[in-house]
Amino acid sequence: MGRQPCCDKVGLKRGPWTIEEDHKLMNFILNNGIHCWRVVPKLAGLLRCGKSCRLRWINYLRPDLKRGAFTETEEDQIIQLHSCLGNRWSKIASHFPGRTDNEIKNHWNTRIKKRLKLLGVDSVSNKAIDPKESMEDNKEIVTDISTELGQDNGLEPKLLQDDDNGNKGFEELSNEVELSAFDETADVLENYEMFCGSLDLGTFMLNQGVSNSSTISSNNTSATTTTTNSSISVEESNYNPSISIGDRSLLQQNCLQQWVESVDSMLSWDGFNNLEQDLFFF
DNA sequence: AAGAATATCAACCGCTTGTCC
DNA sequence: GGGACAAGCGGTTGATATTCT
Repeated sequence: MGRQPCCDKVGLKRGPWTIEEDHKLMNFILNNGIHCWRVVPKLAGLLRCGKSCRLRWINYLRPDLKRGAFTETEEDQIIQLHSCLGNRWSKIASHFPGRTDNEIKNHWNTRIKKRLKLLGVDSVSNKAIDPKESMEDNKEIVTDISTELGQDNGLEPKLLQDDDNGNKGFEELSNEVELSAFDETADVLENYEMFCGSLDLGTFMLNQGVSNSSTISSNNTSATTTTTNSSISVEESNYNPSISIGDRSLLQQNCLQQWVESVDSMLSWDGFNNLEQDLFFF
């Protein structure tokens, strides 16, 4: 006898979540917490599998989610972390409170990969792409950029090679690249160099933690709500590493409550009631 | 204006890991 | 130790939005 599927898929709904489903899941979790995802949909009255509910909560409904575009700093941090951790998105995401692994993974695959390719760095191996091949691929892009900037500085990508210690580092090409015109590019290269070369990982991780906590603690009381498409989120989280687990839990509960109240005040839940009535009517 | 191509991202799938008995 | 199960994770898909021709 094989392992039972995580859920009985017969009669279960799939695809995009409706606002009504979101509301049901939110209400259930806020009232009951999460003990076992398998029973959540049943108890919440949802025709979804537990896995789907979990994903929806983690990636979309969680009150501490930070929405919006990634900043350049965040992107650079992702690149640095990826060069060290590889595709361990959840580990990477743990350095960005309010960001989900899915979000970071998507951002990596859609934006950062291209950015690295432009720099002549293979996003899989973190090594330099064959310069010829790379230049072939990027010729047009680079030409475009040069044209845009009104200069032709013979841009060539720096190479990334392993050093004697097995660390990855950049090897400068004989033609030193003038990157000053490409501030963003230069930043990334610098970060890569620092991270792949002689970086003390322990210190780096520590710094990440410190910078994260200092950034976030300043937003502890934030109850700002934003809406993007059908999403509703509270900007920044209550996460602060210096707070004890018990206190944090209390804070989270308070935040959650504030969030629900603010969401309730922003959205007309009567709309859902009407929706339910309409559905019942049909 | 319309269709094609491309980009984005939510959601799913299947495998791995951790925990309990 | 090992089987069963839930949760977590990363790769992939597909629907939708946006841009290009």
